[in-house]
Amino acid sequence: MSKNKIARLFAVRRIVNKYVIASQEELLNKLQQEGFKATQATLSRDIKELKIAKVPNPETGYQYVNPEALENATFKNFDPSVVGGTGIRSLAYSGSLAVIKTQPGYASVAASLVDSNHVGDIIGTLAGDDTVLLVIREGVDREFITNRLAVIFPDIRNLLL
Amino acid sequence: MSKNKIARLFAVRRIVNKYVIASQEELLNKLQQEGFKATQATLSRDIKELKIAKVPNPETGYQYVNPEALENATFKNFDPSVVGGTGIRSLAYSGSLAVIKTQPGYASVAASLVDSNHVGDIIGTLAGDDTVLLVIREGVDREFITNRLAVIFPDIRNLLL
DNA sequence: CGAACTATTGCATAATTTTGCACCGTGTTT
DNA sequence: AAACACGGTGCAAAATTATGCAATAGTTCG
Repeated sequence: MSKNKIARLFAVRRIVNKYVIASQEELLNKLQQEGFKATQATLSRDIKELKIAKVPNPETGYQYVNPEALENATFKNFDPSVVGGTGIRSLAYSGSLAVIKTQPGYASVAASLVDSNHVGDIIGTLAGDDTVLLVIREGVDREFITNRLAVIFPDIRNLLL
Repeated sequence: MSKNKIARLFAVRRIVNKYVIASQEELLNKLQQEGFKATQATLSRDIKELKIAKVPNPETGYQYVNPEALENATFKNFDPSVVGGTGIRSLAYSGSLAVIKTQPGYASVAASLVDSNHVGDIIGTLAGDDTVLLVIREGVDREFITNRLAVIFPDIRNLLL
């Protein structure tokens, strides 16, 4: 396997994880911005090799996602407004971390909700009993993260510390 | 929603569950065998509505899968050449933190592996269910950390996001 | 080194999927 | 009853994705 290909495959995974990519053309653009040289045909093969799936996404039409993201996915159409309160008490940022405080016992629920929503720029979550730690990709705007979280927890903006 | 459509949507889900469907044409055939009357265009819309994903499948090329099926069997065991057998799924950095995602339940195993290897520049680890947070000493090079982790998880470099 | 293989990729094209538009059927309002 | 609103669908075209083939780069073996 050529060095070039290996590097490109990594980049594809990273980009798919970080951005909402709706088409191979779009992925191609991102790759070219990073200096990679390839064609859509090659990406089609890369995607097949990496087992990256194309899934419908209500907001953007479609989205490519890495296989390990799918394994955890609960694609159940979860509507928090139906469930009532989400147990969230506050949201605060520090550096590239966000901390969500919840009602006691609700942290893991909140964390898995975040996980299953595939926010690419949240690279990991850790839940205690009443606290969820979110690790955010460097350089990502907090406002953007808040917006994404607001999709999951509609009232979270009111709880921003 | 017309009665027809409802029945068809259920049938689509059932068929996708039961057979390995590689294209919408194929799905259309199955539906027609059951007496449904539709066109491929309609199926494209149904698939979008049902959030059925198109994923690469080593045997048949591609396969449509129901969203909740993704949680369970189908993808649990994907190509080890892409992923590897340590339960590790990805590694990402942000600031002085590293996040390792694992198969569900593997996080504490991974964390104790890291702990027992005494990487001095990893000043602490925290494990959830499928996420390990590594706190890294300030100023330490990520490449160095990755190298040390690669001793424990040989293929982790392939999983760097 | 050179021949023989193998892997990778672009190009062109085929195959597949998505979508704009028009139309139809059903239910609702005036 | 006529006019209207709306979801659902087919048709055809656009958009996107997959792939056969040939050229090139990289590897292995004698």
